[in-house]
Parts: sequence; C-alpha cells; structure tokens
Amino acid sequence: MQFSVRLPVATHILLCIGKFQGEYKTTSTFLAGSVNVHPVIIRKTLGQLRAAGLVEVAAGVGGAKLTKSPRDITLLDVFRAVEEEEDLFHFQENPNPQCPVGRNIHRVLGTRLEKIKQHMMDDLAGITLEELLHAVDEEN
Amino acid sequence: MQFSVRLPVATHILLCIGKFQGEYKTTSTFLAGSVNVHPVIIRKTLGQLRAAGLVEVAAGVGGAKLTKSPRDITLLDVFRAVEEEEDLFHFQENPNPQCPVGRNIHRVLGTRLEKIKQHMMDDLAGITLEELLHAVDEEN
DNA sequence: CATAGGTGTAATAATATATGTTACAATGGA
DNA sequence: TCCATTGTAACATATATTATTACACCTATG
Repeated sequence: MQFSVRLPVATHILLCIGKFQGEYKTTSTFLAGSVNVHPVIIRKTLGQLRAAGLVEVAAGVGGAKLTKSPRDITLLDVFRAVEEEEDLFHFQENPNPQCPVGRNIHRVLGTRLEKIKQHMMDDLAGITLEELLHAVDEEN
Repeated sequence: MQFSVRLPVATHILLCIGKFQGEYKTTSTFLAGSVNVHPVIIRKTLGQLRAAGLVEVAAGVGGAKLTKSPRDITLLDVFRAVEEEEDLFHFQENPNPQCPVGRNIHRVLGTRLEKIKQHMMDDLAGITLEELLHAVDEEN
C-alpha cells in the first residue's frame, strides 16, 4: 500500500513552475513533457493547486505561475491540495459491540494512528518548495 | 488515499487472541465475529502473522495463540507482517531526464519522503500490543 | 474579428488493488 | 471414522487510479 502519485506529480509541477517562471511558458503540455503524464492529468492537478490557492493559471493564453514565494509553500499545502482529508488507515466497519475488543478498537487504535498521521503532516509542513528548488539545483 | 484495513484488522485479531487466550478457542470464525469480516480474511491474515512469527495456529483443532508476550509485539511488527515493503508515495516513472527537475525529482523528493516513512515506522514501533490491551480494558 | 494555441471538464476506458465468497483438500483430536 | 477447523486457490465484486478522447470556452495576436 502506498499513496498515489499525486503528491509527487503536484510537487514536480510546482518545481517546474518555480524554476521556469519567466523563462518558459509552463503550459500543461510543457509540464506533461517533464513529468511524463498526459496533459489532462496536469490540468486536473493544476486545477487542484489553483483551488488551494497555490497557483494561478492563465485562461486562454496558457501557462501557470506561483501565487506565493516558494518559501511559503510547503509539502503539506501540496498534500492537502491533492489528497482527501481522511484517516491514515481504513477501519473495518461495524466491529462486534458485544466484544470488548470490537467495541473499543476504533477508539484505542484510532487515536494512536491519528497521532502518527499528525506527525506525518508536521513533517510535510517542514519541507518548503524553496528547499526543494535548491536541492534540484545541486544536480547531484 | 489511505492505507488498507489490514493493519487495523490484524491488530484487532492479535488483541482478541491476547485477551481471550485460555478463555476461548480463537478460531477464524470466532475472530471473524468480532472483527466483522469473512473468516477466510481472518485465515489469510493469520497466515501473514504466522509467517512473521507473531502467532501460532493449531492445524486441525483450530485456534491461535501469541508466540511472544504482548509487551514484545509492536504495531511495526504487525505493519510489516501485513504490508509490502515499499515507498510511502508512488513516483511517476520516467520523468524527463533533459529537464533539471525531471532528472532530480526522484532523488530530491524521494529521500525526504523516505525519512517521513521512517518516522512513521518509528512511531508504530513505539506502540505495543500490551499498551493496546490495557487501553481496551479501560472500556471508555 | 477570425484563428491558433491553450484551459476546464466530462465521459469513458484500462488497470490495479482491495475485499468478499465459494470450494475443497488436508489436519488432528474425539 | 467423523467433525470442526485450517490453508489455499479460484473467482467475483467493488473501488480507486491513471490514461485518453472529445469538445466548449477563453484570449492574445495577426
């Protein structure tokens, strides 16, 4: 089990926009060429990033740009833009309420797994687009 | 996107075995009744837990028991028993190597997401079956 | 003001993964 | 031998993901 390609793809898109801003017009076709996905996937993802207030897309003429400094965009922003707000783990519905384990499992496990998800969010919040742009430039 | 129900279900199974050991014979049908899944799912999961050395299952007669103290079983053990060893996030294959972002994204993002996964594993390793059994008994 | 290149979005398809179910040979105690 | 049970394969179903096609709409520009 792993998370979908959406966070990596969205991050890739933002890095390209940040890196090529002013230099190239970052259209969906241009971005699709770097990421290696269908341009429609790029447009859908850009739509999510736009809804989250991270980018502006030029209607008609085309191209996207960041609405804030890369310093102020974190992976948590990206994660929230492209992933549903939900529990980290899926719980089985309707465990047996007659069983002491069944009637407590969701509370007992759920609260602990919730904390783990919170740590993950905190970690994501600690990574900025700026840091990633610098790392990309190191070209190792 | 969320992880499958497997970790919660496997944990539920172990908690039942730990709680009812000696009291009831924890057959797949018995466990299925508490978890609310098909007995075959329980048997498959028990098979994974057995392969990981966490339980023993009595062939023929039926019933399962823990091979170690609940103090020595952590959620990381359970996670590893039922989930594939893989990256937290799925990466897009073949990003464009001509693009500075495309040829660096996997290294730059991958290493950082790898650390986040490691934190998750550390968190899971800090939760023991014993702690969960106590919490279940609190019946709140 | 027509056009070319671009976006937004719906519809559909293809694929993968997760979960549920049936079936049945094999096990081992009563 | 009989019976409850396990282990496992095969198949079915549901859901999520990703790819693709199609097309109406937008806007700078010749």
